[in-house]
Amino acid sequence: MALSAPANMPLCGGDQIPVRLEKREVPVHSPKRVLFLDLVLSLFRLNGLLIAEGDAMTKQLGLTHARWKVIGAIALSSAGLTVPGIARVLGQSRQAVQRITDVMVEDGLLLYTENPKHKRSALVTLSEDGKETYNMLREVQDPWAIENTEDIPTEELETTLRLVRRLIKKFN
Amino acid sequence: MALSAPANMPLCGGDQIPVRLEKREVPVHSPKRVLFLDLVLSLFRLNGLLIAEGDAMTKQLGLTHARWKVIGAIALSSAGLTVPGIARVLGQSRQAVQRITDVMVEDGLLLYTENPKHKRSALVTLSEDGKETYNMLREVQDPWAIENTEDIPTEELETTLRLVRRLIKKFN
DNA sequence: GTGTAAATGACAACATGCTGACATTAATCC
DNA sequence: GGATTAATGTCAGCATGTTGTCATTTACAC
Repeated sequence: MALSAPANMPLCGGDQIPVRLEKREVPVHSPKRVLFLDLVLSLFRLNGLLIAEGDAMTKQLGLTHARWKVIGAIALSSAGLTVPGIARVLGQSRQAVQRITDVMVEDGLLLYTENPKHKRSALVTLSEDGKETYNMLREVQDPWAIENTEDIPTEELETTLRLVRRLIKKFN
Repeated sequence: MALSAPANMPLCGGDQIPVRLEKREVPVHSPKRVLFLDLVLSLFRLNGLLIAEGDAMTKQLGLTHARWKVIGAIALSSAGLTVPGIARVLGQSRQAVQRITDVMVEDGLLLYTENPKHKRSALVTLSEDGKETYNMLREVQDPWAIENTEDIPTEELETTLRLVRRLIKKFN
């Protein structure tokens, strides 16, 4: 992706002249509306950066973000997932997930296993290769997660996760 | 997108049988690493839901998420943006933004205006049509932002925004 | 100034994601 | 049980996004 912007820069490009359709010095103490829209824009940006991080991290494993997202969703699920279930967890269309999982089954990373609760909709599980890949994924992902949170208080992470889930519930 | 999952469901599909590669009852009080990975997965999901929200909201305006993101980034910038600048704000590649802005200039929503600071890299600005579109966008976006934050304390929004920006800075 | 590195525009190839449509299966209501 | 509604698999068309590459311009170190 190759990004290199000043980081807390939701409102300026850093190298341009004023246009100013709206005044917005936002750091703190701005109305909730502005705060929220800023948050949304920042979330878009963080989303892109997280995908870039993951891709860089998993390049050596031959994974792409579409793939490690699926593997991660399956591995973190405690109950087994169908294709539409993965799509719901990832906030994507079931068709997009179906295409990825089809290829990953062909590649031997995933298996479609019988679903006792649904004749047509198979459970998507990790094959032996898939589990091995997941373990290698963990080997890079865990240190990354630890490293990037060591200076962040647990309470802030919890507050953020709670808010994010609250928003997810709203938009579901 | 058509999503309808139980909302705080990072770990189960809701309609499957156990697979359990890893135990993870997460609601609170889990190690930071797990908390963080949960947050990342939730952010992916929220990202998808926010895009779906925006698309539904702007359908009548003939906008797509690629377009309202660009319009939003330009409108919220206080200093004017170049194509690579928009890409940095949105966490995308400059090529993807270039393609969208080229089409939007053709469609009369944007203008490339001379950049005194850079001979080749034009500033992207809203045309009259673009400003009108942005105003219509605001008319649906503002009530949406207000409505979705009325039950959320400002402090939580600020904490979350601060954390998100902190992560952006890390991954930049 | 000069040379080197970085940023930018342009193009191509490819991966990913969405919507719409249709048929089939599952769930629900009566 | 039967009918209706919802969920799922499948396919097609299209929009979006990424990487790679190359030429040009800008920025920077010396």
